[in-house]
Amino acid sequence: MRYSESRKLETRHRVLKVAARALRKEGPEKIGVVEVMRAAGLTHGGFYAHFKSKDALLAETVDQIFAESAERLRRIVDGLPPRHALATYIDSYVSARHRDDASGGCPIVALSSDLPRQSKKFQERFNEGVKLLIDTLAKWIADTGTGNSQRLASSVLSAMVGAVAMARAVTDPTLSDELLEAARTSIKTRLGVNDVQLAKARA
Amino acid sequence: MRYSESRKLETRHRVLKVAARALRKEGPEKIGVVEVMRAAGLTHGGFYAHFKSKDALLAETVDQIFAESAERLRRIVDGLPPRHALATYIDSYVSARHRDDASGGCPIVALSSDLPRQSKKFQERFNEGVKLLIDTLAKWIADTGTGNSQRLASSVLSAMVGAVAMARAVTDPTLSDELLEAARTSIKTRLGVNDVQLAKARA
DNA sequence: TGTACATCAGTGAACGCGCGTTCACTGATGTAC
DNA sequence: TGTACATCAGTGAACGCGCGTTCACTGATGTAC
Repeated sequence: MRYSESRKLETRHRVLKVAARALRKEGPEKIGVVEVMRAAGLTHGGFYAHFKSKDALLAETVDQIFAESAERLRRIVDGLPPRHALATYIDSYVSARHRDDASGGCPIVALSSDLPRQSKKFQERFNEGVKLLIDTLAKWIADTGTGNSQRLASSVLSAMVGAVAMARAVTDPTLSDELLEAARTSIKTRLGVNDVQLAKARA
Repeated sequence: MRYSESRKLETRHRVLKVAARALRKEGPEKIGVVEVMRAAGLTHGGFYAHFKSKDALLAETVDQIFAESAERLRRIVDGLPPRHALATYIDSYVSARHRDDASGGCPIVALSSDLPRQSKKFQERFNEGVKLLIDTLAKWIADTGTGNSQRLASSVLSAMVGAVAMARAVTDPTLSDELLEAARTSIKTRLGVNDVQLAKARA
């Protein structure tokens, strides 16, 4: 059954969107071609009309995830001045909601442990995504007038990543909440945005 | 071939030590029974004389890793006063050496992404290990006279974990070093131990 | 406008490999006498 | 002290399942005339 021109691209995009969630939820080893294709409403045989291999899919999925994350970030802070943007982003990142939504969350938290074991392509695209995110944060930080914004952005982001990663890893709910709360406060204090009146998150 | 009484325990311990490295290096999905047994100088069939299943091995390996880490921590800071202990631990943790030695490093960094997908036993033991580590840090912090040491310990540890995790995940070496350096400085500053004259790490 | 043919996204059975697990067997050591 | 027997850690072949990949086939749509 041959379909219209654009249909192949739509299908491909649908597969990538499904894969983006599955990759964060199940990790690069457990995510399966059969399962992803079924979730996209197809059978597994057709997979190879779109991707050279599972590894190729994974590498492209990394781009997809970072693109989705960047888009979400844009939506959340849209129109806010730098200090509000920072505070809002930190609050939405270091949150119980983010902790509980791995499949829709930040790829750095979901995939960092797996990275050293992935293909070069996968790692490179991941690296690009991370750099872009750091740059975005650094720009906001620079706009608030704090010195050495790149360094600050790096260490702030890594603290955010660590907090959500640990909050997910720990089974004790009290400890998990405490981890988030402590990290959120300390990061915002460090950036001098702990006093910012929050705009409602628009995620 | 039946061997002496203690030999079984020795073998079991050898397997656990091998598994402890392999688990951190390869992750819970890629680590293999055949490979671990071979590295311990045995054939795979004998595995089930020691462990009920691969999952059972993984759960016990978590304990093994946290025990090794705790032992190493003790060795590193042995005899140092609290502020020196803190500074030394942070320096050895948030370091290029730790980043480059996943198989001998902190299990939180190596395994956090995989945790939500592991067995209950695995998660519980992991949780215990994390708690113990936070308590140790909290004790040192309390001894330096800083308030709310539990909270501070949580957020400091999560920042350390995030820094090493990201430094490992990123392919760009400059960015990786920068991440470590920025995190290390900021964490030590926050704890007021950035000025501490370092004892030589004895790891 | 209508007809014949070509294309190729998608189907579903089958293949092959890796890996966790099982099992019959071995033989060194411990125990009973 | 010496002999016969029992034990069971460890061996290695085999099994079975899941999963990535292949492949012959289908049939809706695009193109040529």
